Amino acid sequence: MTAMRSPRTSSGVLDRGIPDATVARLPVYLRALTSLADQGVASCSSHELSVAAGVNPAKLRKDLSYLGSYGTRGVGYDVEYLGYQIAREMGQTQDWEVVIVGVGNLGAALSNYQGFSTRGIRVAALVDADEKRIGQEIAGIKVSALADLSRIVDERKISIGIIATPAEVAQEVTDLLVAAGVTSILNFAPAIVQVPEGVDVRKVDLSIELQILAYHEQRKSSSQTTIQSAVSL
Amino acid sequence: MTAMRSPRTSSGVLDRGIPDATVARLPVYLRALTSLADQGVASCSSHELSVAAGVNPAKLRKDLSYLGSYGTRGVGYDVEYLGYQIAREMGQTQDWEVVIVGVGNLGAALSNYQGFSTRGIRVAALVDADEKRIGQEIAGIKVSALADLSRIVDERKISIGIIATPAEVAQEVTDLLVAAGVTSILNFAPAIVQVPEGVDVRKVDLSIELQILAYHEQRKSSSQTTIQSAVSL
DNA sequence: TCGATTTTGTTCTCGCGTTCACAAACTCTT
DNA sequence: AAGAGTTTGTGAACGCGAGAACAAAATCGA
Repeated sequence: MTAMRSPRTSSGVLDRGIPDATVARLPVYLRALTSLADQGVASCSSHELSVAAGVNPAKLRKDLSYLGSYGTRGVGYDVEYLGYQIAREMGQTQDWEVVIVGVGNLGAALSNYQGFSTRGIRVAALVDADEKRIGQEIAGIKVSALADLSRIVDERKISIGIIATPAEVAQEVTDLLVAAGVTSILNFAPAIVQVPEGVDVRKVDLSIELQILAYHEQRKSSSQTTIQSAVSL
Repeated sequence: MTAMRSPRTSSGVLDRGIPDATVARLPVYLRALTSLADQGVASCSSHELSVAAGVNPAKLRKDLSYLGSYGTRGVGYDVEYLGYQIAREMGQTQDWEVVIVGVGNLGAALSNYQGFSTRGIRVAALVDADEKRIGQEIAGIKVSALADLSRIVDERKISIGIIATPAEVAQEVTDLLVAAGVTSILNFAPAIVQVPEGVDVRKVDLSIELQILAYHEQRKSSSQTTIQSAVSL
Protein backbone atom coordinates (compact mmCIF):
# COMPACT_ATOMS: atom_id res chain seq x y z
CA MET A 1 0.00 0.00 0.00
CA THR A 2 2.68 2.45 0.98
CA ALA A 3 6.18 2.08 -0.43
CA MET A 4 5.71 -1.63 -0.78
CA ARG A 5 8.40 -2.10 -3.39
CA SER A 6 9.98 -5.46 -2.81
CA PRO A 7 13.74 -5.67 -3.06
CA ARG A 8 13.74 -7.15 -6.59
CA THR A 9 17.47 -7.63 -6.54
CA SER A 10 18.72 -8.30 -10.02
CA SER A 11 20.91 -10.98 -8.49
CA GLY A 12 19.76 -13.38 -11.14
CA VAL A 13 18.81 -16.98 -10.69
CA LEU A 14 17.58 -17.13 -7.11
CA ASP A 15 15.18 -14.19 -7.35
CA ARG A 16 11.95 -15.87 -8.26
CA GLY A 17 10.24 -12.50 -7.81
CA ILE A 18 6.87 -13.48 -6.43
CA PRO A 19 4.32 -10.75 -7.31
CA ASP A 20 3.00 -8.67 -4.42
CA ALA A 21 -0.57 -9.68 -5.16
CA THR A 22 0.41 -13.32 -4.80
CA VAL A 23 2.31 -12.74 -1.55
CA ALA A 24 -0.81 -11.14 -0.11
CA ARG A 25 -2.82 -14.27 -0.91
CA LEU A 26 -0.39 -16.96 0.24
CA PRO A 27 -1.37 -16.57 3.91
CA VAL A 28 -4.99 -17.07 2.90
CA TYR A 29 -4.12 -20.32 1.20
CA LEU A 30 -2.11 -21.35 4.21
CA ARG A 31 -5.05 -20.76 6.48
CA ALA A 32 -7.34 -22.74 4.21
CA LEU A 33 -4.83 -25.60 4.15
CA THR A 34 -4.56 -25.61 7.94
CA SER A 35 -8.33 -25.71 8.15
CA LEU A 36 -8.48 -28.65 5.73
CA ALA A 37 -5.75 -30.47 7.65
CA ASP A 38 -7.73 -30.00 10.87
CA GLN A 39 -10.67 -31.67 9.15
CA GLY A 40 -8.46 -34.65 8.38
CA VAL A 41 -8.16 -33.92 4.65
CA ALA A 42 -4.81 -35.23 3.37
CA SER A 43 -5.05 -34.20 -0.26
CA CYS A 44 -7.05 -31.67 -2.24
CA SER A 45 -7.47 -30.30 -5.75
CA SER A 46 -6.96 -26.69 -6.73
CA HIS A 47 -10.71 -26.43 -7.06
CA GLU A 48 -11.42 -27.54 -3.48
CA LEU A 49 -8.71 -25.30 -2.11
CA SER A 50 -9.90 -22.34 -4.15
CA VAL A 51 -13.40 -22.66 -2.68
CA ALA A 52 -11.98 -22.76 0.84
CA ALA A 53 -9.83 -19.72 0.12
CA GLY A 54 -12.50 -17.82 -1.79
CA VAL A 55 -10.55 -17.27 -5.01
CA ASN A 56 -10.57 -18.33 -8.65
CA PRO A 57 -8.95 -21.78 -9.13
CA ALA A 58 -6.79 -20.62 -12.05
CA LYS A 59 -5.48 -17.76 -9.96
CA LEU A 60 -4.71 -20.15 -7.15
CA ARG A 61 -2.74 -22.46 -9.43
CA LYS A 62 -0.81 -19.59 -10.95
CA ASP A 63 0.00 -18.25 -7.50
CA LEU A 64 1.27 -21.65 -6.38
CA SER A 65 3.30 -22.03 -9.57
CA TYR A 66 5.48 -19.11 -8.47
CA LEU A 67 6.67 -21.25 -5.56
CA GLY A 68 7.43 -24.30 -7.68
CA SER A 69 5.63 -27.45 -8.79
CA TYR A 70 4.34 -28.90 -5.57
CA GLY A 71 1.21 -30.55 -6.97
CA THR A 72 0.67 -33.78 -8.88
CA ARG A 73 -1.28 -33.66 -12.14
CA GLY A 74 -4.39 -35.76 -12.10
CA VAL A 75 -4.26 -35.91 -8.29
CA GLY A 76 -3.97 -32.53 -6.61
CA TYR A 77 -1.92 -31.19 -3.71
CA ASP A 78 -0.77 -32.90 -0.54
CA VAL A 79 -2.25 -30.64 2.14
CA GLU A 80 0.58 -30.94 4.65
CA TYR A 81 3.39 -30.74 2.10
CA LEU A 82 1.96 -27.71 0.30
CA GLY A 83 1.30 -26.04 3.63
CA TYR A 84 4.92 -26.51 4.64
CA GLN A 85 6.19 -25.11 1.35
CA ILE A 86 4.06 -21.97 1.65
CA ALA A 87 5.06 -21.54 5.29
CA ARG A 88 8.72 -21.83 4.34
CA GLU A 89 8.37 -19.34 1.50
CA MET A 90 6.58 -16.90 3.81
CA GLY A 91 9.34 -17.17 6.40
CA GLN A 92 7.18 -18.86 8.99
CA THR A 93 9.66 -21.60 9.71
CA GLN A 94 11.40 -19.06 11.87
CA ASP A 95 9.85 -17.09 14.71
CA TRP A 96 9.34 -13.36 14.22
CA GLU A 97 9.28 -11.35 17.41
CA VAL A 98 7.26 -8.15 17.29
CA VAL A 99 6.83 -5.19 19.59
CA ILE A 100 3.48 -3.49 20.07
CA VAL A 101 3.55 0.22 20.85
CA GLY A 102 0.39 1.41 22.57
CA VAL A 103 -1.63 -0.88 24.80
CA GLY A 104 -5.02 0.76 24.68
CA ASN A 105 -8.04 -1.27 23.67
CA LEU A 106 -6.61 -2.22 20.29
CA GLY A 107 -3.10 -2.92 21.53
CA ALA A 108 -4.49 -5.15 24.25
CA ALA A 109 -6.68 -6.97 21.75
CA LEU A 110 -3.67 -7.58 19.51
CA SER A 111 -1.60 -8.79 22.47
CA ASN A 112 -4.25 -11.36 23.27
CA TYR A 113 -4.85 -12.34 19.64
CA GLN A 114 -4.41 -16.08 19.30
CA GLY A 115 -3.90 -16.09 15.56
CA PHE A 116 -0.29 -14.91 15.69
CA SER A 117 1.43 -17.78 17.47
CA THR A 118 0.47 -20.37 14.87
CA ARG A 119 1.87 -18.13 12.15
CA GLY A 120 5.42 -17.77 13.36
CA ILE A 121 4.73 -14.45 15.03
CA ARG A 122 5.35 -13.83 18.72
CA VAL A 123 4.48 -10.68 20.61
CA ALA A 124 7.75 -10.20 22.46
CA ALA A 125 7.26 -6.81 24.06
CA LEU A 126 4.66 -4.17 24.88
CA VAL A 127 5.48 -0.48 25.16
CA ASP A 128 3.38 2.48 26.22
CA ALA A 129 3.90 6.13 27.06
CA ASP A 130 1.27 6.21 29.82
CA GLU A 131 2.82 5.95 33.30
CA LYS A 132 -0.26 4.21 34.63
CA ARG A 133 0.07 1.35 32.16
CA ILE A 134 3.78 0.71 32.60
CA GLY A 135 4.37 -2.35 34.74
CA GLN A 136 0.91 -3.75 34.08
CA GLU A 137 0.82 -7.26 32.68
CA ILE A 138 -1.14 -7.97 29.50
CA ALA A 139 -1.30 -11.44 27.99
CA GLY A 140 1.55 -12.40 30.31
CA ILE A 141 3.82 -9.60 29.13
CA LYS A 142 4.92 -6.65 31.26
CA VAL A 143 4.33 -3.26 29.68
CA SER A 144 7.58 -1.31 29.34
CA ALA A 145 8.23 2.41 29.13
CA LEU A 146 8.61 4.07 25.76
CA ALA A 147 12.12 5.09 26.81
CA ASP A 148 13.13 1.43 26.89
CA LEU A 149 11.97 0.78 23.31
CA SER A 150 15.39 1.13 21.75
CA ARG A 151 17.06 -1.20 24.22
CA ILE A 152 14.31 -3.84 23.89
CA VAL A 153 14.41 -3.82 20.09
CA ASP A 154 18.17 -4.09 20.15
CA GLU A 155 18.37 -6.83 22.78
CA ARG A 156 15.73 -9.06 21.26
CA LYS A 157 16.73 -8.30 17.68
CA ILE A 158 13.17 -7.25 16.83
CA SER A 159 12.62 -6.10 13.24
CA ILE A 160 8.83 -5.72 13.19
CA GLY A 161 6.83 -3.12 15.12
CA ILE A 162 3.10 -2.57 15.50
CA ILE A 163 1.70 0.91 16.08
CA ALA A 164 -1.55 0.93 18.05
CA THR A 165 -1.40 4.49 19.34
CA PRO A 166 -3.54 7.56 18.67
CA ALA A 167 -2.89 9.22 15.32
CA GLU A 168 -1.23 12.26 16.90
CA VAL A 169 1.84 10.36 18.05
CA ALA A 170 2.06 7.86 15.19
CA GLN A 171 4.84 9.68 13.35
CA GLU A 172 6.82 10.18 16.54
CA VAL A 173 6.53 6.49 17.42
CA THR A 174 7.47 5.56 13.86
CA ASP A 175 10.65 7.61 14.09
CA LEU A 176 11.52 5.94 17.40
CA LEU A 177 10.95 2.48 15.95
CA VAL A 178 13.04 3.22 12.87
CA ALA A 179 15.81 4.73 14.99
CA ALA A 180 15.77 1.62 17.16
CA GLY A 181 16.34 -0.55 14.09
CA VAL A 182 12.86 -1.77 13.17
CA THR A 183 12.51 -2.23 9.39
CA SER A 184 8.85 -3.29 9.08
CA ILE A 185 5.89 -1.49 10.59
CA LEU A 186 2.22 -2.36 10.79
CA ASN A 187 0.34 0.86 11.42
CA PHE A 188 -3.13 0.79 12.96
CA ALA A 189 -3.18 4.49 13.73
CA PRO A 190 -5.32 6.54 11.34
CA ALA A 191 -2.40 8.57 10.01
CA ILE A 192 0.05 8.37 7.10
CA VAL A 193 3.58 8.00 8.44
CA GLN A 194 6.76 8.82 6.55
CA VAL A 195 9.63 6.33 6.66
CA PRO A 196 13.10 6.26 5.12
CA GLU A 197 14.00 4.04 2.17
CA GLY A 198 14.26 0.40 3.11
CA VAL A 199 11.54 0.43 5.76
CA ASP A 200 8.21 -1.22 4.89
CA VAL A 201 4.94 0.12 6.20
CA ARG A 202 1.55 -1.51 5.95
CA LYS A 203 -1.53 0.34 7.10
CA VAL A 204 -4.72 -1.12 8.51
CA ASP A 205 -7.53 1.36 8.98
CA LEU A 206 -10.59 -0.03 10.69
CA SER A 207 -12.92 2.82 9.82
CA ILE A 208 -11.90 2.99 6.17
CA GLU A 209 -13.10 -0.56 5.60
CA LEU A 210 -16.46 0.38 7.09
CA GLN A 211 -16.64 3.51 4.95
CA ILE A 212 -16.13 1.42 1.83
CA LEU A 213 -18.98 -0.84 2.89
CA ALA A 214 -21.17 2.18 3.60
CA TYR A 215 -20.45 3.51 0.11
CA HIS A 216 -21.59 0.30 -1.53
CA GLU A 217 -24.55 0.15 0.82
CA GLN A 218 -25.57 3.63 -0.25
CA ARG A 219 -25.31 2.67 -3.91
CA LYS A 220 -27.39 -0.43 -3.31
CA SER A 221 -30.25 1.54 -1.83
CA SER A 222 -30.06 4.42 -4.28
CA SER A 223 -29.99 2.10 -7.31
CA GLN A 224 -32.99 0.38 -5.71
CA THR A 225 -34.96 3.62 -5.76
CA THR A 226 -33.70 4.35 -9.27
CA ILE A 227 -35.10 1.05 -10.45
CA GLN A 228 -38.37 1.68 -8.60
CA SER A 229 -38.80 5.12 -10.10
CA ALA A 230 -37.96 3.71 -13.49
CA VAL A 231 -40.63 1.09 -13.05
CA SER A 232 -43.21 3.63 -11.90
CA LEU A 233 -42.79 5.64 -15.08
CA MET B 1 -11.49 -8.63 -2.01
CA THR B 2 -14.34 -11.06 -1.69
CA ALA B 3 -17.31 -10.67 -4.04
CA MET B 4 -16.81 -6.94 -4.16
CA ARG B 5 -18.69 -6.46 -7.37
CA SER B 6 -20.40 -3.12 -7.18
CA PRO B 7 -23.94 -2.93 -8.47
CA ARG B 8 -22.95 -1.37 -11.84
CA THR B 9 -26.52 -1.01 -12.82
CA SER B 10 -26.82 -0.21 -16.50
CA SER B 11 -29.40 2.36 -15.51
CA GLY B 12 -27.65 4.92 -17.63
CA VAL B 13 -26.89 8.52 -16.90
CA LEU B 14 -26.57 8.66 -13.13
CA ASP B 15 -24.14 5.73 -12.82
CA ARG B 16 -20.79 7.47 -12.72
CA GLY B 17 -19.21 4.11 -11.90
CA ILE B 18 -16.36 5.08 -9.59
CA PRO B 19 -13.61 2.42 -9.77
CA ASP B 20 -13.16 0.25 -6.69
CA ALA B 21 -9.55 1.34 -6.32
CA THR B 22 -10.69 4.95 -6.14
CA VAL B 23 -13.45 4.23 -3.63
CA ALA B 24 -10.86 2.61 -1.38
CA ARG B 25 -8.75 5.79 -1.45
CA LEU B 26 -11.46 8.41 -0.99
CA PRO B 27 -11.61 7.89 2.79
CA VAL B 28 -7.84 8.45 2.91
CA TYR B 29 -8.24 11.77 1.12
CA LEU B 30 -11.07 12.67 3.43
CA ARG B 31 -8.92 12.01 6.45
CA ALA B 32 -6.10 14.11 5.01
CA LEU B 33 -8.53 16.94 4.30
CA THR B 34 -9.89 16.82 7.84
CA SER B 35 -6.36 16.95 9.16
CA LEU B 36 -5.57 19.97 6.98
CA ALA B 37 -8.77 21.69 8.07
CA ASP B 38 -7.80 21.14 11.72
CA GLN B 39 -4.53 22.91 10.99
CA GLY B 40 -6.46 25.87 9.69
CA VAL B 41 -5.65 25.29 6.01
CA ALA B 42 -8.50 26.61 3.86
CA SER B 43 -7.20 25.70 0.41
CA CYS B 44 -4.66 23.26 -0.97
CA SER B 45 -3.21 22.02 -4.25
CA SER B 46 -3.35 18.43 -5.42
CA HIS B 47 0.34 18.22 -4.66
CA GLU B 48 -0.05 19.22 -1.00
CA LEU B 49 -3.00 16.90 -0.52
CA SER B 50 -1.21 14.02 -2.22
CA VAL B 51 1.70 14.34 0.22
CA ALA B 52 -0.67 14.29 3.18
CA ALA B 53 -2.46 11.26 1.78
CA GLY B 54 0.67 9.45 0.67
CA VAL B 55 -0.24 9.00 -2.98
CA ASN B 56 0.83 10.21 -6.41
CA PRO B 57 -0.62 13.64 -7.26
CA ALA B 58 -1.77 12.54 -10.73
CA LYS B 59 -3.58 9.59 -9.21
CA LEU B 60 -5.22 11.89 -6.68
CA ARG B 61 -6.48 14.26 -9.36
CA LYS B 62 -7.76 11.38 -11.45
CA ASP B 63 -9.58 9.96 -8.44
CA LEU B 64 -11.20 13.31 -7.67
CA SER B 65 -12.21 13.76 -11.30
CA TYR B 66 -14.55 10.78 -10.97
CA LEU B 67 -16.60 12.82 -8.49
CA GLY B 68 -16.76 15.92 -10.65
CA SER B 69 -14.80 19.13 -11.08
CA TYR B 70 -14.53 20.49 -7.58
CA GLY B 71 -11.16 22.22 -7.96
CA THR B 72 -10.16 25.52 -9.52
CA ARG B 73 -7.37 25.54 -12.10
CA GLY B 74 -4.43 27.63 -11.10
CA VAL B 75 -5.67 27.67 -7.49
CA GLY B 76 -6.36 24.25 -6.03
CA TYR B 77 -9.13 22.80 -3.91
CA ASP B 78 -11.19 24.38 -1.15
CA VAL B 79 -10.52 22.05 1.77
CA GLU B 80 -13.95 22.21 3.35
CA TYR B 81 -15.89 22.07 0.08
CA LEU B 82 -13.93 19.12 -1.31
CA GLY B 83 -14.24 17.34 2.02
CA TYR B 84 -18.00 17.75 1.94
CA GLN B 85 -18.22 16.45 -1.62
CA ILE B 86 -16.22 13.33 -0.80
CA ALA B 87 -18.25 12.76 2.37
CA ARG B 88 -21.45 13.06 0.38
CA GLU B 89 -20.25 10.68 -2.31
CA MET B 90 -19.18 8.17 0.35
CA GLY B 91 -22.57 8.35 2.03
CA GLN B 92 -21.28 9.96 5.19
CA THR B 93 -23.90 12.67 5.23
CA GLN B 94 -26.20 10.06 6.68
CA ASP B 95 -25.53 8.01 9.81
CA TRP B 96 -24.87 4.30 9.37
CA GLU B 97 -25.73 2.20 12.37
CA VAL B 98 -23.73 -1.00 12.73
CA VAL B 99 -23.99 -4.03 14.96
CA ILE B 100 -20.91 -5.77 16.35
CA VAL B 101 -21.18 -9.50 16.96
CA GLY B 102 -18.66 -10.78 19.48
CA VAL B 103 -17.40 -8.55 22.29
CA GLY B 104 -14.10 -10.21 23.11
CA ASN B 105 -10.94 -8.14 23.12
CA LEU B 106 -11.32 -7.07 19.50
CA GLY B 107 -15.05 -6.41 19.68
CA ALA B 108 -14.54 -4.27 22.75
CA ALA B 109 -11.72 -2.38 21.07
CA LEU B 110 -13.94 -1.68 18.07
CA SER B 111 -16.80 -0.55 20.32
CA ASN B 112 -14.52 1.98 21.96
CA TYR B 113 -12.91 3.07 18.69
CA GLN B 114 -13.26 6.83 18.37
CA GLY B 115 -12.63 6.95 14.62
CA PHE B 116 -16.10 5.80 13.64
CA SER B 117 -18.31 8.58 14.93
CA THR B 118 -16.63 11.27 12.83
CA ARG B 119 -17.18 9.14 9.73
CA GLY B 120 -20.92 8.73 9.85
CA ILE B 121 -20.71 5.35 11.53
CA ARG B 122 -22.38 4.62 14.85
CA VAL B 123 -22.09 1.41 16.81
CA ALA B 124 -25.74 0.88 17.61
CA ALA B 125 -25.72 -2.57 19.17
CA LEU B 126 -23.46 -5.23 20.61
CA VAL B 127 -24.30 -8.93 20.51
CA ASP B 128 -22.59 -11.94 22.05
CA ALA B 129 -23.32 -15.61 22.57
CA ASP B 130 -21.61 -15.80 25.96
CA GLU B 131 -24.12 -15.67 28.85
CA LYS B 132 -21.57 -13.97 31.10
CA ARG B 133 -21.18 -11.04 28.75
CA ILE B 134 -24.85 -10.39 28.08
CA GLY B 135 -26.08 -7.40 30.04
CA GLN B 136 -22.58 -5.98 30.49
CA GLU B 137 -22.11 -2.45 29.31
CA ILE B 138 -19.29 -1.61 26.88
CA ALA B 139 -18.73 1.91 25.61
CA GLY B 140 -22.13 2.79 27.00
CA ILE B 141 -23.95 0.04 25.11
CA LYS B 142 -25.61 -2.97 26.71
CA VAL B 143 -24.56 -6.33 25.27
CA SER B 144 -27.55 -8.25 23.91
CA ALA B 145 -28.07 -11.96 23.39
CA LEU B 146 -27.44 -13.49 19.99
CA ALA B 147 -31.08 -14.54 19.93
CA ASP B 148 -32.10 -10.89 19.84
CA LEU B 149 -29.95 -10.11 16.80
CA SER B 150 -32.74 -10.41 14.27
CA ARG B 151 -35.08 -8.15 16.23
CA ILE B 152 -32.39 -5.52 16.81
CA VAL B 153 -31.37 -5.40 13.15
CA ASP B 154 -34.97 -5.13 12.12
CA GLU B 155 -35.97 -2.48 14.66
CA ARG B 156 -33.01 -0.21 14.05
CA LYS B 157 -32.89 -0.85 10.32
CA ILE B 158 -29.23 -1.87 10.52
CA SER B 159 -27.65 -2.89 7.22
CA ILE B 160 -24.00 -3.28 8.27
CA GLY B 161 -22.65 -5.95 10.61
CA ILE B 162 -19.19 -6.53 12.07
CA ILE B 163 -18.01 -10.03 12.93
CA ALA B 164 -15.47 -10.13 15.77
CA THR B 165 -15.98 -13.73 16.84
CA PRO B 166 -13.72 -16.79 16.73
CA ALA B 167 -13.34 -18.33 13.27
CA GLU B 168 -15.38 -21.41 14.17
CA VAL B 169 -18.66 -19.54 14.45
CA ALA B 170 -18.04 -16.94 11.74
CA GLN B 171 -20.14 -18.69 9.09
CA GLU B 172 -22.96 -19.29 11.54
CA VAL B 173 -22.97 -15.63 12.59
CA THR B 174 -22.82 -14.57 8.94
CA ASP B 175 -25.92 -16.62 8.16
CA LEU B 176 -27.74 -15.06 11.11
CA LEU B 177 -26.76 -11.55 10.01
CA VAL B 178 -27.88 -12.18 6.43
CA ALA B 179 -31.14 -13.76 7.59
CA ALA B 180 -31.76 -10.71 9.78
CA GLY B 181 -31.41 -8.45 6.76
CA VAL B 182 -27.82 -7.21 6.93
CA THR B 183 -26.38 -6.62 3.45
CA SER B 184 -22.80 -5.56 4.26
CA ILE B 185 -20.41 -7.43 6.53
CA LEU B 186 -16.97 -6.56 7.83
CA ASN B 187 -15.33 -9.82 8.88
CA PHE B 188 -12.47 -9.81 11.38
CA ALA B 189 -12.64 -13.55 12.01
CA PRO B 190 -9.88 -15.52 10.28
CA ALA B 191 -12.26 -17.46 8.08
CA ILE B 192 -13.73 -17.15 4.59
CA VAL B 193 -17.50 -16.82 4.84
CA GLN B 194 -19.97 -17.57 2.08
CA VAL B 195 -22.77 -15.09 1.41
CA PRO B 196 -25.63 -14.96 -1.08
CA GLU B 197 -25.64 -12.64 -4.08
CA GLY B 198 -26.17 -9.01 -3.16
CA VAL B 199 -24.35 -9.15 0.18
CA ASP B 200 -20.92 -7.51 0.38
CA VAL B 201 -18.18 -8.89 2.57
CA ARG B 202 -14.87 -7.27 3.39
CA LYS B 203 -12.27 -9.16 5.33
CA VAL B 204 -9.64 -7.77 7.66
CA ASP B 205 -7.09 -10.28 8.84
CA LEU B 206 -4.68 -8.95 11.43
CA SER B 207 -2.18 -11.78 11.19
CA ILE B 208 -2.08 -11.82 7.38
CA GLU B 209 -0.77 -8.26 7.33
CA LEU B 210 1.99 -9.28 9.71
CA GLN B 211 2.82 -12.34 7.61
CA ILE B 212 3.23 -10.14 4.54
CA LEU B 213 5.65 -7.94 6.48
CA ALA B 214 7.54 -11.01 7.71
CA TYR B 215 7.89 -12.21 4.12
CA HIS B 216 9.47 -8.97 2.99
CA GLU B 217 11.60 -8.93 6.13
CA GLN B 218 12.88 -12.38 5.29
CA ARG B 219 13.72 -11.32 1.76
CA LYS B 220 15.54 -8.25 3.03
CA SER B 221 17.83 -10.30 5.26
CA SER B 222 18.36 -13.10 2.77
CA SER B 223 19.18 -10.73 -0.08
CA GLN B 224 21.60 -9.08 2.34
CA THR B 225 23.46 -12.37 2.78
CA THR B 226 23.26 -13.00 -0.95
CA ILE B 227 24.99 -9.69 -1.57
CA GLN B 228 27.54 -10.44 1.11
CA SER B 229 28.31 -13.86 -0.30
CA ALA B 230 28.51 -12.36 -3.76
CA VAL B 231 31.00 -9.82 -2.47
CA SER B 232 33.05 -12.46 -0.74
CA LEU B 233 33.46 -14.39 -3.96
C1' DT C 1 -5.55 43.93 -22.03
C1' DC C 2 -2.08 40.61 -22.58
C1' DG C 3 1.45 37.51 -21.43
C1' DA C 4 3.51 34.63 -17.78
C1' DT C 5 2.60 31.36 -14.25
C1' DT C 6 0.18 28.04 -11.76
C1' DT C 7 -2.69 24.13 -11.28
C1' DT C 8 -6.52 21.34 -12.65
C1' DG C 9 -8.80 17.84 -15.63
C1' DT C 10 -7.99 14.42 -19.11
C1' DT C 11 -5.86 11.71 -22.71
C1' DC C 12 -2.63 8.25 -23.64
C1' DT C 13 0.57 4.65 -22.85
C1' DC C 14 2.49 1.05 -20.23
C1' DG C 15 2.65 -2.68 -17.04
C1' DC C 16 0.58 -5.73 -13.81
C1' DG C 17 -2.82 -8.93 -12.56
C1' DT C 18 -6.71 -11.87 -13.75
C1' DT C 19 -8.72 -15.31 -16.33
C1' DC C 20 -9.25 -18.52 -20.18
C1' DA C 21 -7.85 -22.39 -22.42
C1' DC C 22 -4.94 -26.09 -23.43
C1' DA C 23 -1.00 -29.21 -23.35
C1' DA C 24 1.48 -32.19 -20.19
C1' DA C 25 1.30 -35.60 -16.81
C1' DC C 26 -0.68 -38.63 -13.62
C1' DT C 27 -4.26 -42.40 -12.10
C1' DC C 28 -7.54 -45.91 -12.88
C1' DT C 29 -9.99 -49.34 -15.28
C1' DT C 30 -10.23 -52.92 -18.44
C1' DA D 1 -0.62 -52.05 -21.84
C1' DA D 2 -3.57 -48.73 -23.54
C1' DG D 3 -7.20 -45.58 -23.42
C1' DA D 4 -10.35 -42.72 -20.67
C1' DG D 5 -10.69 -39.42 -17.24
C1' DT D 6 -8.52 -35.89 -14.00
C1' DT D 7 -5.95 -32.21 -12.64
C1' DT D 8 -1.82 -29.42 -12.77
C1' DG D 9 1.14 -25.87 -14.80
C1' DT D 10 1.49 -22.24 -18.13
C1' DG D 11 1.11 -19.49 -22.51
C1' DA D 12 -1.75 -15.95 -24.22
C1' DA D 13 -5.45 -12.54 -24.28
C1' DC D 14 -7.74 -9.11 -21.87
C1' DG D 15 -8.95 -5.43 -18.77
C1' DC D 16 -7.98 -2.30 -15.16
C1' DG D 17 -5.18 0.85 -12.81
C1' DA D 18 -0.87 3.84 -12.45
C1' DG D 19 1.61 7.50 -13.93
C1' DA D 20 3.45 10.69 -17.52
C1' DA D 21 2.34 14.38 -20.30
C1' DC D 22 -0.39 17.92 -22.03
C1' DA D 23 -4.28 21.04 -22.93
C1' DA D 24 -7.67 24.05 -20.62
C1' DA D 25 -8.64 27.50 -17.33
C1' DA D 26 -7.79 30.42 -13.63
C1' DT D 27 -4.75 34.19 -11.25
C1' DC D 28 -1.30 37.77 -11.21
C1' DG D 29 1.55 41.51 -12.73
C1' DA D 30 2.61 45.09 -15.94
